[in-house]
Amino acid sequence: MQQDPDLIARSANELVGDLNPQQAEAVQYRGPALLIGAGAGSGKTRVLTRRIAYILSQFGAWPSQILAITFTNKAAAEMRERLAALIGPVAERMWVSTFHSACVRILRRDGKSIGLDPGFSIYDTADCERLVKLIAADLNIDVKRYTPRAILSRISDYKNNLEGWQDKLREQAPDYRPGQRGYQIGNPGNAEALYAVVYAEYQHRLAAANAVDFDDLIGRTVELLRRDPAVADYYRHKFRYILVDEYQDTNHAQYVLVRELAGVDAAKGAPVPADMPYAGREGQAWITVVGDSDQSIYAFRGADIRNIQDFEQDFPNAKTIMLEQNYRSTQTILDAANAVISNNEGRKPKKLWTALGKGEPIVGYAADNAQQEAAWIAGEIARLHGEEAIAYSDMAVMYRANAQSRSLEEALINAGLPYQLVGGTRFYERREIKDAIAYLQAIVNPADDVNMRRILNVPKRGLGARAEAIVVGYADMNAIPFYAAVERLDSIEGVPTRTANQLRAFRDLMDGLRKFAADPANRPSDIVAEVLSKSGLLDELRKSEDPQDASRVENLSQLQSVAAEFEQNTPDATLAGFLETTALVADSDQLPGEGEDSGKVTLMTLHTAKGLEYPVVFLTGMEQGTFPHSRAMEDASELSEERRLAYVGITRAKRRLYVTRAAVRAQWGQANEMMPSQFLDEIPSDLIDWKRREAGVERMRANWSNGGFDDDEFGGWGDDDFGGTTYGGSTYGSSYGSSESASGSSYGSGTRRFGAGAGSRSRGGSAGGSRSGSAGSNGRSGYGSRSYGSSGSSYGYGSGSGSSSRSGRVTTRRVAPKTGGSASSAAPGAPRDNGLNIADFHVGDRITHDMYGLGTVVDTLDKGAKSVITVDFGSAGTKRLMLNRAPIEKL
DNA sequence: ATCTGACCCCTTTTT
DNA sequence: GGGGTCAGAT
Repeated sequence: MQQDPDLIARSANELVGDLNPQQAEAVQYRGPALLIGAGAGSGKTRVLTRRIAYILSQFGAWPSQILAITFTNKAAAEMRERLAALIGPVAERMWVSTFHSACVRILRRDGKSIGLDPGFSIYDTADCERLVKLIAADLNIDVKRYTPRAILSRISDYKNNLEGWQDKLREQAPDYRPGQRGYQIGNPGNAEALYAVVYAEYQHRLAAANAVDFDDLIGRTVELLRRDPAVADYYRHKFRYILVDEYQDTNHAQYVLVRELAGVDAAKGAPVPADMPYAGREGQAWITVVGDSDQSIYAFRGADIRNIQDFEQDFPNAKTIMLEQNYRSTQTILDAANAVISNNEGRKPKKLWTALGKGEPIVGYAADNAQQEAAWIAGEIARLHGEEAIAYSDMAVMYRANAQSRSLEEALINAGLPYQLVGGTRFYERREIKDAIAYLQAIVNPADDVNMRRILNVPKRGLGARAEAIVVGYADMNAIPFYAAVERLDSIEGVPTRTANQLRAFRDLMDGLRKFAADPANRPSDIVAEVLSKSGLLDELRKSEDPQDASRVENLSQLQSVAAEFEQNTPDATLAGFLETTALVADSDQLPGEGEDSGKVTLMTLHTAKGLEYPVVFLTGMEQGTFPHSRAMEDASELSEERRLAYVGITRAKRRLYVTRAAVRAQWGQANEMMPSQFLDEIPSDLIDWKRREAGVERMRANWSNGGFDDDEFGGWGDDDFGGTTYGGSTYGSSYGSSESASGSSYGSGTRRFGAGAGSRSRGGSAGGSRSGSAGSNGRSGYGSRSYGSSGSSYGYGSGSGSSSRSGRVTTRRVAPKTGGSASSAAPGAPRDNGLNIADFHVGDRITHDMYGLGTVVDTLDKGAKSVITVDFGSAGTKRLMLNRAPIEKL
């Protein structure tokens, strides 16, 4: 075995000596197909990097023979880093990248044989939507009935399943010729035919623009490998070891891509013996896939969980090794995760375990509304930081949907806590950035009609719809790209002089920019600067009076910095290369890498959180309809995916897990009453320490019977203002559907059970002292959110009792149908006046404050509505608070 | 051609 | 709360 000077050879013992037996076996396994079933926190990245090092040092493979696929650029960068540390600079010569960047690399090099020029554009979702809109307009499609999004999602499905447009067209609309002009499909009853036609036309125009979309990156690479045997041979000989991370999230096209690259089917006639010591130079490449079917959360994007489930049938002589020891979390957290995921049907049973010990209980909190939930979390973060010296960067707040981040952000800002938000509207999706990128794209690829037409009148230069239509007409007639028509504008008939002048100016602008970009002395950041100034983009924003435009100017200057940074890190940096990095960024790529401390609390969606870990994790919005998301609650398989998402969330936590919910959440203007998430119910109740079990609304409601709950916890609610009649009975009872709720013990008892439908197992209650058995069989109907405004489903409050309780802390009332716009302020959102009475407070009383936590009253000052109390919060200091405004509760 | 205001629908999750 | 679209005014 010849030794590579860049390779730090590692002995077998160095690579596996400190691993557990399963990990060691996975690192050393010799065979054509290996599936590593890696539970959350089981050290899979470690195993993967060690295995690569092992293949190099012990199998004698060359670095160039290795292809390692990860899901995000960040994961790839991290793996490269770890490999460099382990085996030296040789790591730089391996392909460690995402599916998408690997495919870009292949297509740039070899795409010619399927008609792709190396300078092709990569369209993001917004570009694709533009293209579909253009097509819909030309074909006279009603975009209300067939939204571009829906059409694109269908096209994406086709592509993920490798169904070509040719086949679709043949089946559904055989008379359509892509590119033909004047075809009016209108709005046929046959949606399939419409999809087929748009799909074909979409592909036709992508090809004409020398562009691909995200799905094409995979699909067209498969096409290339299948159509060009020389190219296929090249890569099959090149890559002898292929490793795929997050295999449970691969879609069919990616699955086929792996098979094609590995030459699994090409090698069929001559099966590889199972006992070969290494892959050798011919035949099937050796495949290692790593994944966890319980963490498959991308089915909505085409991921097919069967890829991992059927691995053993799909690949000859496949071997499976399971990693079940968790090195990340406490046993309490794992017990919760195991309990939740065990409600999914048809999964291979698997139990994570840890040697780390039981740890702290999970902390639960039920807030009245989203603002209060956020404020409580902010307070808890401040407390953990102050009292327990936990770094902000060790804490993360997670939620189901990006829209939930707003109230959390506001609370953190109010509390003066540093945070970073990951995801949401991405930098590269901002309008001004998209505009600038569109210029760059149009410079690199003048055939790119979508981007060229986008910038035609940005900034405004008097070239509106009319001018565009004239050029498009000429381009269509001559079957040339849009910009080619602009270049020939002198031969276009009937162009008004004014328009002609403007078009000429645009052409001169673009020609000038292209010349500038073509000069090798000008680097990407120079080109960005030139585009920003010459195009007038910057000037327009600078002149604007819209305050938002100031930050847009900032963003543009940041784009230039990004380009400069790219040059620093990339030898031979080209503009096309820069555009590629901007096209393929993921949300998680913004996160600081290992060992970097941002010093900030991290906010992100559960999807973005996959693969990450934090000592402290807050899972927020644990409500039916929020999480699981309302759109996913009816369908069993979608609900399973939500549950896997919950599993992912829980297992992100290393030491402490918080689960919080809001009893009322406003979603697009409407205040909705939210039931607790069924996933909360699936966590064994003795694992959760509820700091506040019921929201105010719920206490009031439960209070009518006052049976079985602890007066200390719900102090102040004992006197029964409401009588039993208002809240009793039918609507409430039917939603919880149990005879127990009539007896009053269910709601107040330590364990609450909402019915014993398929997924929800019944456990004996213990925390509250009273037993709650199976609560009947109303199945899922009891779950879900309830809109105040909607008739029929609201709770049985009489209009008279809709005012407030004596203390007035929570005002639950019907919200009038949205009229004057003040509906949401009338909703039980954070009230300005909390209605607390100074007479109820005395020196020595214990209270809690949403931000500062527990405190003792040290002084009271009666000034009527402006009463002030002074509270000692211990480590958080002594504060003077406006009694009726402060977010406090008397204990 | 462009600006304004009144609607409309809507929102999972993302490489 | 928000952005995108459309009609009507300038």
